[in-house]
Amino acid sequence: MPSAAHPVEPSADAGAAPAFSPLYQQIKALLVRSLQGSEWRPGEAIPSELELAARFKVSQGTVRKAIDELAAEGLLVRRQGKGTFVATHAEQTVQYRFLRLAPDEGATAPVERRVLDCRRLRAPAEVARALDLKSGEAAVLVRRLLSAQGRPVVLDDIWLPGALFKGLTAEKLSGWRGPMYELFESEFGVRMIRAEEQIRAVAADAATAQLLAVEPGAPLLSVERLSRTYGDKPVELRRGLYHTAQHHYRNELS
Amino acid sequence: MPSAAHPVEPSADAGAAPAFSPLYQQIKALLVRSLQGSEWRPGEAIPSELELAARFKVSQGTVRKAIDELAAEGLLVRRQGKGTFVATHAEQTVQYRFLRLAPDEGATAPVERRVLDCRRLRAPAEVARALDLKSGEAAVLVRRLLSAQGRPVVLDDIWLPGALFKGLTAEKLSGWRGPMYELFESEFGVRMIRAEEQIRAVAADAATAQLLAVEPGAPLLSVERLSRTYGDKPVELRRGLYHTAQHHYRNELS
DNA sequence: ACGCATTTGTTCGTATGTATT
DNA sequence: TAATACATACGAACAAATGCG
Repeated sequence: MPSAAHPVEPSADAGAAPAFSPLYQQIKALLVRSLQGSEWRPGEAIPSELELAARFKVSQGTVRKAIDELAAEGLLVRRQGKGTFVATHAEQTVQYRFLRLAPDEGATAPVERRVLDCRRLRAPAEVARALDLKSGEAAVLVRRLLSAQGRPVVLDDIWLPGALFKGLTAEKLSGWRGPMYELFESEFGVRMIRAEEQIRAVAADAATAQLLAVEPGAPLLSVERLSRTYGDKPVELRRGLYHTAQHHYRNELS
Repeated sequence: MPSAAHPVEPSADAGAAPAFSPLYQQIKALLVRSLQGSEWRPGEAIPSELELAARFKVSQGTVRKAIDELAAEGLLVRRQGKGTFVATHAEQTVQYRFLRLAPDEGATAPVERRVLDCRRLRAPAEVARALDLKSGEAAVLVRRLLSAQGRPVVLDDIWLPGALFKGLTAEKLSGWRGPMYELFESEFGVRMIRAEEQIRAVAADAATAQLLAVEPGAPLLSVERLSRTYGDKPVELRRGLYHTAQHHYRNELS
């Protein structure tokens, strides 16, 4: 068995990865493919390392390294003794994976959600550009309000590609218990795996002020999020306005 | 050679790690110790994997895993063919490791810095609490202004433990080219390795407004940072006020 | 300009430990 | 208790990048 450390020949199962990348990177790309193609769904276990090693004809260690990176990127979750699972926005234990807002004091109380609006319309230019839509293509706009202890804290405007979210209605959103991204996973097969945020301080306009129960002109945190799914494809543009009197956005640097 | 996977006996070089942790975790703790004790300084190379393996009497792979984690945490930097180096706030090439502010358009132009104040005084209660100081202990307060394209953007109030920063003066700060954290490393042996930030939107008070050249009451981003060194010891409390009209705070979620 | 030694990076194989069911 | 799956640890070999003579 001499050809251990050579790149695999682009023969049978040639993947999307450039042929001259390390084996484990190629395996990683193949795994992402299977995730993308819903071979394994969020929350499910993927095959064991040994099974995958057999399937791809590589050693367990190589599969391990591929999985290690996917786990580090948050696509997979390892659980000793149980298996390796596809990451999901469900459970995710403590809280919403992407929500970085925390109360200044006390534990993160559960938030109440109210859907203010949910409509289909043509994507404005800026939204179309961000979501890689053709100009004039359909988009869904969701507007919602998050409250903690009865006080409004977050006003979200959420833009989604219309083609991916056929049948998304205010009723469906309101009826859903649990994170919205969980609904997107289970109902529309869209999985948010990564996002970039741009944060600014802005002054509340009159309409916003009323919704968030603050004075017009009050400082608000503006959080613009572009969420991506597999292959870095953008699938959500979100603009949140956070009232940060009793809450803050937390971040860790390293 | 039967005793491969057993925890090392707490004999010769017993470390800080609990005796029942994986070998590579123990090695990791020993490496952190050496970093903490300045056996290797920022920017320097640590011994090669084989040397370390010999020193600790473990396999290269075990050292590798320890180094892998330290690299993932940002304490070390690996460079193929050259060695593994102690992370530093110097070079760090592109930009300041911890500064997340980016211009809305264009590349990150270099910022001009102006030190407004640098004085020693007793730490206020809140600062003392955050920095683990006894109440009334000495602290250094630095106030500075960052500008981009001639326009002020960031006003920083920086609190440091007086005991660690003896001899820090406005002159020393002003004379320094390069990141402030680089000065802290080289001059005071204090290395910031991790930080937590709490972000809010606030209204500019009169004094701040003048310094940042905005209207009083204008919305500003308030960024409170607690920086830590080895062993999670807090060594800096910083409060920055960012003018986010032409800039934003960027963040990545995953 | 070439080649060699060094150092990290990749890959395999094997055995054993530990958590879960 | 046994089987399964991930976690740890060892050893060995070759690849790729770097720096030096």
